[in-house]
Formats: sequence, structure tokens, C-alpha cells
Amino acid sequence: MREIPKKYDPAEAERRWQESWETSRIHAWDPARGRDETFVVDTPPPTVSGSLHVGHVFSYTHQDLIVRYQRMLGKNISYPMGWDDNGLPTERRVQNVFGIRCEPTLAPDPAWEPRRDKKKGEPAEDVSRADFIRVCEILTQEDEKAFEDLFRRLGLSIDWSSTYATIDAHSRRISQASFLDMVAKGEVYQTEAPTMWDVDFRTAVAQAEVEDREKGGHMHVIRFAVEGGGEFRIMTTRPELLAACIAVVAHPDDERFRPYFGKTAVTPLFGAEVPILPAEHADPEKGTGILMVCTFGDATDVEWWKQQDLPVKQVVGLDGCLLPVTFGEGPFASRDPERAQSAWAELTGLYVKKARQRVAELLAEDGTGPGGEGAALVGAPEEISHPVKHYEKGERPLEFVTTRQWFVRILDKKDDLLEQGRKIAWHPDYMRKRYESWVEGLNQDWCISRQRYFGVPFPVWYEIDENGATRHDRPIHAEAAILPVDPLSDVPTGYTEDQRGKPGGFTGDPDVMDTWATSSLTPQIQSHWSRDAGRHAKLFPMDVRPQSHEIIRTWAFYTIVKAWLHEREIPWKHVVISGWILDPDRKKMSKSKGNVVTPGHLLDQHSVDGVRYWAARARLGQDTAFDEKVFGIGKKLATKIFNASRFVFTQIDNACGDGVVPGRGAIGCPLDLALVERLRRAVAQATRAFEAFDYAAALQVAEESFWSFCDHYVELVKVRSYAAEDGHERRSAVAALQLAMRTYLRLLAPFLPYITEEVWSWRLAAPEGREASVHTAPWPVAAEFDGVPAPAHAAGFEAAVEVTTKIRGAKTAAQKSLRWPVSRLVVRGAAEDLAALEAVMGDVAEAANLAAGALELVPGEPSPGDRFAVEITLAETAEG
RNA sequence: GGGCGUAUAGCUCAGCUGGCUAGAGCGCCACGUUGACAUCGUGGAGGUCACAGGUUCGAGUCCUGUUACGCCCACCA
Repeated sequence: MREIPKKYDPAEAERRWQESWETSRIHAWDPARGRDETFVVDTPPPTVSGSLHVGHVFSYTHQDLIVRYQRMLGKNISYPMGWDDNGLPTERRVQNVFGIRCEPTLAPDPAWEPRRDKKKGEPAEDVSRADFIRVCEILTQEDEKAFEDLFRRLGLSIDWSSTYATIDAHSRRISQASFLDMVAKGEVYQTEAPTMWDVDFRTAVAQAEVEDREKGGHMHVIRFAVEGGGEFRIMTTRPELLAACIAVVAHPDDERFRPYFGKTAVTPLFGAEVPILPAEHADPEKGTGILMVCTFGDATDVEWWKQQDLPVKQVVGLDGCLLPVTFGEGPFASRDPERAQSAWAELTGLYVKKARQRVAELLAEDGTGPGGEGAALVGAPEEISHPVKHYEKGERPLEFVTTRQWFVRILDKKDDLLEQGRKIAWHPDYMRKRYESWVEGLNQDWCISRQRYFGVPFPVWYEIDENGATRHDRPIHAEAAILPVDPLSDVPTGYTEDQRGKPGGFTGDPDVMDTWATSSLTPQIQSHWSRDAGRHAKLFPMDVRPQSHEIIRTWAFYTIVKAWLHEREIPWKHVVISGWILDPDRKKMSKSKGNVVTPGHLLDQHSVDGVRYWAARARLGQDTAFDEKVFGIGKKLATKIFNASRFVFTQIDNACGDGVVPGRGAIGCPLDLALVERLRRAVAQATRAFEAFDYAAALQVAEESFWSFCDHYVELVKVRSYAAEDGHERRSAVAALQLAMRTYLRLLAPFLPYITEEVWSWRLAAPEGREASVHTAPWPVAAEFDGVPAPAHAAGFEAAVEVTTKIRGAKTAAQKSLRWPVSRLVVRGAAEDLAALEAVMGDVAEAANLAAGALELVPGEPSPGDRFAVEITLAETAEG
């Protein structure tokens, strides 16, 4: 029998148990067991190029609480770990750490090695695509190690034999298979069309990655002439797009502009003739009621342009600077090409923001407004603040430019996707609304191609015809058997490498997929969809997707899209949404605000169990203030478990020299029966809470019940359990203590895995089987209390507590110790309450040190809100 | 502009389908070393449950409106 330690060293226990769990593989998924006894988690793969954050500790703990409960239910758990390393965040970090930049035209340099000692001002070094990707891999492996260390320490019960990275060969294979399946189903298409474009990263972005930011700007009022006489004014924040104006529109019912419909307007400065047309989207209330349509100022322009048969005047380049344009020909026809050209000469090459200022100046200087009178610009541009679309990871506003991109058809599936969302249980339920409003607001198909490098390539080549032109209309798709492929280094079947880029040969698609195109497949990556039908059937659809609410429109949404497209299925039955960590000022903690607390020192200072306790107190979906005091409460609870266990097991050792604890049948004393009744209730409540994924409520129930056990039951039962004589009263006490401890340790095990495992190992752990660890031990159920009768009086426990508390109060008020004897105690109350009290009075009297014959029970009326009215007379001396 | 959420002791939060004479922990005050626990124990003082109406025998709990904060969404002229 192991000696019970006097002190608890959390850090030592954490190391010891991590190792033990690893060795015994209690977190591993068993592929032999069936789907119905399996619980599958779609673990969020963290972005490893981000920093470690208390937010990780918070939300990953939430998942682990649910998982640990399910494991105790006996479920075969599939809880893997993935690393999200593909994509822009990694590229950006690599660029910063190593001071390099990818230049895809360069050939790989075998002699080149990355350096971290780049100085600040040193210009970025251009490296080949292959070298760039190699460095991305080096860095993500380091980052993944740091995350794994934290997660292991945090006690996440992850199956570490089952990990993946979103850039690894397996994930690339699944991603490419997904793409090809969508091609086969006609759900993906390629088109050359205006798309949202980030001018810094020089890549297309999707609607989900776009956010509005309130930015300062200027409102310009510009006069347009109407052919045949007349003029009107438009208002715009983007005068630099004047040369890209293709039409002027007003609302069809707007009387002010009705006479102009069908006529032609002439743009100032550039002298372009553009039609004046009615358009429903024009709002008579806004601006002057008439506005210019440019290629392309915003999504409305794109939308409207698509409906009309109008030309494209692309003036903004991929870098956000104005392109050279020749006026007087093609779409850039002008009444005065010379003047237009000279004006444009001032703007060409300028970034849009710069060009905006300059064109305003030109419009103000130009004395030839409509009719040759006055300036085209009316007054000084007015300073305003307005929302501007940005790529969420970008600095400068998005532009709409025409490029060739891959899109997944989602706009035609809104109803199906809403229906899928309704089949999934959201926790909390109101989070479903976020999903629904996102689906309802979709206005673009999903652009999945990115002009980047560290990502999953499209498994596609294109034929090059005899004239050397790339035939995007003649794609060559990779066969499933050869996936994953990199079309820039691999050769399509039937071709040889020397045909690359040659007339009659082929060329690889240079783009990579949107990172979400892969992340949306985390269930399929885990289940080996398209590769292993048996495994897939055992893991898909999954049980639960844990995630945070800001990525409902990306991760949750896209995952639902993919599951629908591939198999007409939901990806999981439940989504559980964690809230955010707020700093004490109620601001969201984020790296950019500089208010992030790193998790390492928290774990050192407050112990893992203490930190997990803090996370577990936050209900799903609820943002939580970062409050260091709460860590202390958790640590205190762990200490209490340690000490209470020491007491209980010492009592058992003393009472049961043979090591055989009296069975449940031995429990017979009224207070002990009352305790068991409370255990029954706590178990039922905690179970109900966990079934609803409400781990916080389960914790609260377990914690409150446990403290009450310590503060009241243990104090009341001590004299009996310490008794030298081995009578049925002592046996009842010891059996009840053991049953309670077995119950509480398991109720608290999901929250505080280290301390519960530690004390479980002292006396309760079986040599083998489920009860070898508290974490595989069966979750407590009502049947465990069978054989223990219900107490005769429902309120016995509460009666004992109330009288005990009153006696303690009297002693405290009299500044006496709690052992001070009581010479006389008169208790008044209702007859049934007195009966309940009488049954447990033996324990109360012992705990209160009540003199023999000092008790008087008197039927009568207590004061309001109380069960009893008591008169307490303390003894004159400590000896009674 | 639309939608969602939150507002309960100084602080962090519980209060399920209405019965509360509103709870817990921390903090604060006082007391106590009793043989699990001084990284402790015991007791106490703290709230017109954001505001205004309404439904009801009865509302922190339901309805309506208002305010504050947070989040999500929205074509930015």
C-alpha cells in the first residue's frame, strides 16, 4: 500500500502523470470498436505561426472537459491533433523571421541556407519558391513543437499518435481529392472576372476573409455634363476611378434624373461618353441620388456590370497603382484624347490613395466644367469617415481587379446549407443565427485560389496549344491514384518534363488553394475520406466540432459546405462554441493590443488544474474576463481534494487494517444515508449538465457538493470514524466516506485531471482495467448507490448543518474555539424537522462537544427563514 | 441600418420551464491553531436583481419599450 504523502507538488505530479498516461495509452482511439460506441472530435488545428495564447488554454480545455466525460462514459475517443500551418500567416512569419521573400521565377539554390540574424534595415532577400517552402516547413515544425508541449502539459487527452498538419502529404491528398470530386460534380469552375484583391499580398481573397474597417476619406462632388445640354453632380469617395467610369445611374423613379435616362453623360477631364441609365440599386436618399459606375469601385459595380453589356476599363493594377492607359481607342474613347492622356500622365503609377488627391487637384484646376464654365470639382472635398473593405490580414483596402480564379458554387445552395445548419445542434443554440445570417448574406461564390506559395496546389495542368497559348479551357486533371501532386514539379500522365511550357506541351496551375479549402476538410482528413471507406464510416459524421464564434463564417461554414458537396451529409452533430478571453478592461485579448498573457507562467504559478478550473468556469459562448483570482480558487480546490483524500484514506487505513472497506450495505446511519442522497443528486445534476455540453454547470454542482461534504459531513462524522471501537457506526462512516470520495474524484476528474488522478492512485486505482485510472473509470451513475436506502428524513443533512452552523456562530461570537463545550442546547422547530434532527443529533452533539443531557427539543415556531430556533449556553470552562 | 448576446453584492459569476425572506467564491471585518487542511477553519457585514411599463395571487425569472456595453451582418455614392 502506497504511503499517503503529506505535501502535494503540482509540477512534479503533472510530469509524472503525463508520462504515465502516455505509457498506458489511455487516450488512444481503438479502430476495432464500432461507430456507436465512438465519440469523435473535430479538433481545431491551431494556426501554429501565431503565438501561444491564454485563449488556446481556454478553448482547448473546454473540448477536453467534454472528451474526458465521454471517455468515462466508456466511449472510444477519437481526439486527434492537427496543425494549421499552411497559408499566409506562415508565409508572413517566415518573411519576418528570415528576412526573405518568395520570387517564384528564381531557380532553387542548393547552396542557400536560411539565416535568422537579419538586421532590421536589411532588404528582403529573394529566394526561389522551393527554398521558400522549405523554410516554411522548418519554421512550422518548431512552432508545432511549442504548441504540443503546451497542450501536453495542459493535460489535453489528445491521441498524440494521431496528428496531422494541413500542409502534409495526407492533407494535400485529401484536399486535392476534394477538388477533383467537386470538378467531377461540376461544383467548381474557373473564370476570369473581377474579384476582391489584396494589393500587398497580391492575391485574391474570399468574401469570408473580408472585413469592414472605418476609415477616413474625402467626399468629392463632381460635375458631369449631359450631352445636348444640362449637367448633374455626382458624389464619390473614389475620384481616381473617374477614368474607369462606364455609366451613370439613378433610381428609375427618381424624377430629378428621369429626363436624362437614355442620354449620354460626359465625364470631366477624360471626356468619356457614358450612358445614363436607371438602376434599382441607386438610392435617391444617398449622395446626390445619381452615381457613377466604375470598373470597379465596389461589389455593386461588379454586380451591375455583370448584368449590363458594358466594357471593362481596368485602371487599377495588381499592386493597387494606376495602370498606363491609352485614351482615344477601345473602351477608353474620349472626346479629347489629348487632354485625357495628359491628365492620366499625372496619375499613372500612383497608388490609388495618392491618385485620389492628384485627380481632385486636376479637377479643381481644370477650368472646363460642363459648358466650359467653372471647375469640375465643386468646393473642397469634405472629410468623412466610412467603412472600407479590407482583407482581414491586410493593411490596405481591397481592390476589385480582373484575374483568373477558381470558384466553388455556393450561391445556388443557400437553402440546402441553411437546412444542414438546422440539422446540427449548436451550443449555445443562438450561435446558429450567426451561421444562418452569414449564409443568407452570401453574395459571391467561394473563391478558393490564392496567388501564394505555401499551400496546397491545384492538381491541374493546362494544355499549351501550337501557338504557345495556355488553354485554360483544356485542363488536365490529375488522377486520384497519383495524389498529391505539385503541377509545378510533377508531370501529367502522357507528358514529359521537357514539354513543360512548350507549344503542344503543358503548364502547371501556379496557384495554391485557400487555406480554408483544406481546413474545411478536417473531418475528412481525420477519417481518411476517399482513401479508407471503413475508417471513414467509423468517424464520419463526427460528434462534435469545438470552435470559437469569429470563425463560424469560415471554418464552420466551409466545413458544412464540403460535407454537403461531397456526401450530402452534415460534418458533425454538435458544434460547441467557446467565448473569448477579455482582459480586465473587458477588451478582447489579442496580440495586436499587446494585452496577451502567455500561458506558460500561468501554469507555473497556478498549476495546470488551477488554470483548467478557470477555463471550466466559463460557459460556452460566454466571453470571460481574465481574472487571476479564479486560478487561485481552482488551486485551492485541488489542495482541498488532496487534504480531504488524505483524511478519508487515513481513516480507511486505520479502520480497515485488512484493507477491506465495508461495502455499501454497511451504510446505515442517518447522516450517512443523507450524504448518499446528496451524492445521488449531484451525480444526476452533473450528468444532465454534461449531456447538454454544459461542463461549467457540472463543475459547479460537483464543486459545491464536494465543499459541503468537506465542511459539514466530514466534520460531523469525525468522531464516529475515529472511534476505536469497530462497531456498525464506524463501519457505516468509513463506507460512506469511501463512496463519497470515489464519487467526487470522478465528478471532478474532467476538470482537475492531475490532482484527481494523484489521489485516486493512493487507494482507489485498480491494478488494471478501466479503474486503473480515474480518467477511464466509469462515470458515476445512480446504480452505484443501489443498496443504500433513502434516509428516513429528507432534510436530515440540512437540519444537521443548520444547527451546527448556529452553534459555531455562537462560539465564534463568544470568541471561543469550536471545541468549546456546550452545556445546554434548546432547539425549537416543527415536529418533522425535530424528528429529522433527532436522527442525526448524535453526530451533531459529538461535533459540537455537547454535554450529556444538555439537549432539549421543543416543538414550536422558528424565526422566519429558519428551520430551527436555538438557544445555546456555552460552558463556563473549556473542560465543561 | 438589420440581427444576436449581456446587464444580479466592491470584483468574478450561479440563479432550469415564475414562489427568493436573492446565492457562491474572491475581497473586506471579527474570531479561532480542533488529531485532512494556516496556500487553513469559523462567523459576519455587503444587493430597491440596468431603467420604465405590462401579464399574474405572486417576476431577478414571462411580455413590451428604453438605456449601456459587446459581438455578428450590411452595396462603402
